[in-house]
This record gives sequence, structure tokens and C-alpha cells, in this order.
Amino acid sequence: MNLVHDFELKTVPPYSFELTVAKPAGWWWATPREVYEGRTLWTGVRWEGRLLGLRIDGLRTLMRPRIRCRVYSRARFDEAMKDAVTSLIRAALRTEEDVRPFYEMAEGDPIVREVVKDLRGMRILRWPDLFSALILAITLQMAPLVRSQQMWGLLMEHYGENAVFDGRRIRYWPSPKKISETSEEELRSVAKLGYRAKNLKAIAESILGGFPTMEELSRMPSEDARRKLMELRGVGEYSADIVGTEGGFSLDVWSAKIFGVLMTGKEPEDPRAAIPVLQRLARERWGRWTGHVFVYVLNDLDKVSERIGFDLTKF
DNA sequence: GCGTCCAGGTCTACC
DNA sequence: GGTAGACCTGGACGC
Repeated sequence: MNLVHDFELKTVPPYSFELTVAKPAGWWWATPREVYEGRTLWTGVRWEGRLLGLRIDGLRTLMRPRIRCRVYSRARFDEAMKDAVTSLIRAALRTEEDVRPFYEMAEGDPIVREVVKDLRGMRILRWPDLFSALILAITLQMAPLVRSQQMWGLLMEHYGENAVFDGRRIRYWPSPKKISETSEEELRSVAKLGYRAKNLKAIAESILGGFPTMEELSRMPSEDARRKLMELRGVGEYSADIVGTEGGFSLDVWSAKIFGVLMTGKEPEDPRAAIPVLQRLARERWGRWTGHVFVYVLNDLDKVSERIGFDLTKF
């Protein structure tokens, strides 16, 4: 791949590049196989059907942050393509988001007050590529994390693609086209997707059939985007919140246990049944910042556990 | 060793 | 409009 675009982004402080792209809980920015070393991220993104290599450097400090991004491609880039990719990366890094109102709200809340000090400057997740985010959501369903990781590994190994640039080789998620061309039986047996194979194929076909892109979804009112995502086969509220551009409160059985302890003082007896109740309580308590609280708390479980004297990492 | 349970949900069929 | 029951797979657990 050749260098086709090189630009800098200003960010609204405080902005921590490291906490944003390499989350303490281990979540990646675009692919689990990306590399983060010494304030530089080598990763990839699929845009308009083509895989791009990205080298992103976090420059300067928390309060005077800048980001330099280099884009690599096999194809040539014109000015319109450069503008589109710049805005895609800007949105996915959330460089223009002002988190100060969130931190002000946190001052008055005992659960969030210390968490925002631990993770000052972190931005919540915002997947750069819709289909990759949907693969993540589908493979998280009804599976312990190790099983989800097994599915990611097999999907990438057998159907993924390499971005080779800047002396690096980064393995990236399969394209919708590749998944649509693979039989459901093969996805079941080779990628061990089980019942999810049918859903993932249907999603790939919807995307190839003109489903809105992440950028188009982000321009919709968030509730409309959420409803649109739930039109996809196998995407319910949980998955729509994982993929969604506004950082939803995607409670599942695991996180319901954690927030059950934090918000009600005890582990729910039936976590699945507790999900809608906890979601309502969270929405009432944190309003538009609910998704931020979710990501901040789940990325700070060690310290939160220490403070409350209850091991939340055991779930 | 072997059987059972259930996990970082969603859809369908039935009432 | 509300809700059991089914769904892949594999690790944990009890016997």
C-alpha cells in the first residue's frame, strides 16, 4: 500500500489518545489485530469496499492534544476521497466531542466521580466501519468472551484481509462481499459461528444491498439510527447499542451483574430479567451520558472494585 | 469420562 | 403485546 493522505486533527481537550484507542479493558479501535506502541496506532479500516492502512500518532499532551494520521491505499486518492476519509477518522476518534459537561455531571455522582478522574480524556467507542462493528455485536451474543474471541480469530484467519503498509502487516475483518460469498454451512463449521452464521450472512447481504453506512447512520437522529440497525437480522437492542454511534447502554448478562451491584448494592438474582430495570434506572440517573458512564465504568473495574470492596472483575 | 448447564441475545410461534 | 422455547459451541461443574 502507498501513502495517499497525511493530515493532522485538532481535538477538544482533555483528550487522551492512548485511552481512546487502546482501552484499559482491552477493547481495540478498529480490529483486535491492530498494533499500539509508544503513542502510535497501526490499524486498518474498510471504506467504500476498499481496505485502507492507517498509521495514527498521538502528539503533544492531554490539554494540548493533536493527532497525525497517515492513510495508505492500493488505489489512488483524489481530494474528495481525502475529505471523506478525514471526516470518517475524525468521527471515529471523537476528536470534536466535548466531555467537560460529562465530567461536571460526574462531580455530583458517587459512582462516576472517581472513574472520570482515573480515565480523564478518554473517548467512548465509535467503530469506524459498520460491518466490522456488526460482526463484533453478533459474535458477542450468547457467548462467553473466550468463545467470541475464538469466532473473531477464525473469521479473520479464514476470511479476513491484510493491510501491508509502513513496515507493518495488520489483519482486518472480512468484507461483506466475502461473507456473502461464503456458505452458511462453511461459516458454521469453519468459523464456528453456530446459529449466528445465518444472521451474519443476512447482514452482509443487507449492506451490499445499500444499507446506510456508519456515516449516514450518524447523521440520523440516534433513535432513528438505532431502529434502522434493528431492522437487520439478528440485531436487537443490545447489538444496536454496541454498534450505534451515540454510545448506548448495551447491558447484557455480564454488565447487568456489575451495574446491579453498583446501582442497587447487590448482584441481581436474574440478571437477564434485571436488564430493562437497570437500563431505566441508568437513563434516569445519567441521561444523555449513560453510554459514557457504561464505557468508563467497564474500563475501570479494578479501581472501582477496590473502592467499593467488592470484586466486580469476577463476573 | 460423561452428562448437564449456560453464557457479554434474538427470533419465532403461540397465546 | 407478551412470552416460552429454540438456537451453536465449548468450558465449568458435579457425579
